[in-house]
Amino acid sequence: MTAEPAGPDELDYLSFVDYAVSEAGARLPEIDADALRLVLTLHRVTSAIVYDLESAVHRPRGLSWPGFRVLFVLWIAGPLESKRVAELSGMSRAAVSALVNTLERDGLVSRRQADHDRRAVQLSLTDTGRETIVGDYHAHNEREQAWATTLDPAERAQLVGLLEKLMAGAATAAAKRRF
Amino acid sequence: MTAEPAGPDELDYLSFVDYAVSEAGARLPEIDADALRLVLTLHRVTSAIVYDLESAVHRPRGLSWPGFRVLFVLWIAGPLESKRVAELSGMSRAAVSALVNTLERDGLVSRRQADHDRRAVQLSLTDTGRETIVGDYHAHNEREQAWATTLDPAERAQLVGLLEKLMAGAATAAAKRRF
DNA sequence: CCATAACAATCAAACCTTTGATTAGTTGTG
DNA sequence: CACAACTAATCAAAGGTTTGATTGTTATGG
Repeated sequence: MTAEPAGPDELDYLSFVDYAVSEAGARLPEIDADALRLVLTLHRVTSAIVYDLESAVHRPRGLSWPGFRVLFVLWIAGPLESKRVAELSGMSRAAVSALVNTLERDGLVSRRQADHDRRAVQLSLTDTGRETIVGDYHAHNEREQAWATTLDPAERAQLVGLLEKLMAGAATAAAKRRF
Repeated sequence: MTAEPAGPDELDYLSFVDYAVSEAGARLPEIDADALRLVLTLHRVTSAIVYDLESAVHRPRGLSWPGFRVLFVLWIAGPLESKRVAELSGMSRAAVSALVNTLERDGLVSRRQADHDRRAVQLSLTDTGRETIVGDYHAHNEREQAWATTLDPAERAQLVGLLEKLMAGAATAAAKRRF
């Protein structure tokens, strides 16, 4: 009464994947249903984790998810040109520029002209920015642990390995990448 | 000369993960570096795939990634109340409402009042919407295949299994979820 | 040495997202 | 039956994203 192939009325966010794979496969037999399942599952798991982290950790502390990513990159690889922040965080240069307006207004990041190239802008964390990202990242990591402990260490390593392989394949293939 | 632990100047989107894990682990020994690596890798791989699909497949055909997701849900589980679309696509009801303004303007989706509840709105694909999503999904799936073929069938199954386990753990744990 | 191409950042317009009100309709209970 | 509690959708304000144009600076080849 519950393990039946659910009809469209009993679906939820989780079971939608199975339903979509069987429906799409039945309607378009030429597609690769395994690839559909892989990408759909990957997207849903990642979205759930990001939603959890953003709403439970970052928003309550006054940061957006993109804001967190920029502060994290600056904290790890610190002071950097705007262009490098875009590369390392996976955002466009325009998005970094717009986002830094907010972070600068909030006193977390400062801009200054680079010495060697007057076109470039050097971004640094302010003292407040550094305190913010350290505290924020502690809370972030606790939540990451909560997610990660669902898997035992061997499974975690396996998952990371498979994801890295997937990513490496993309570099080889002609995937459209920002960098 | 290349496999050295890269300094901040030689980093790129891919190698940033290793650098971040070692830097964060060194600065904050109390954190769980494995969990950091897992979430960071998962997010970067997924973002790369979504960016590829959106920019190579959907935008050129006039759809945004969120627009694609809504059309896909309606195509698979078709006509649905707005609330159900939000649940199945993982968006907020407000986001669906705003997005459907665009999709309706473009003639892909139609709204009508539900019979059984005058508050509810029933969403359906128009004929154009159905043609659009079928053609679009064919192109989408070809790209999905290109990504998926990096892994052999056993690896793909393993990856999906690990992701499902991760997701199931979240339902159990107190992860903050939309649904 | 100077014109042209390349490049860094920002701007602009259009779109999507979030949270928190608001509006309208439904349901349950005394 | 009336009223309170709840629910569906939309609105509003603030923020973030994209692509493509613009502005200013640097590099290059004739």
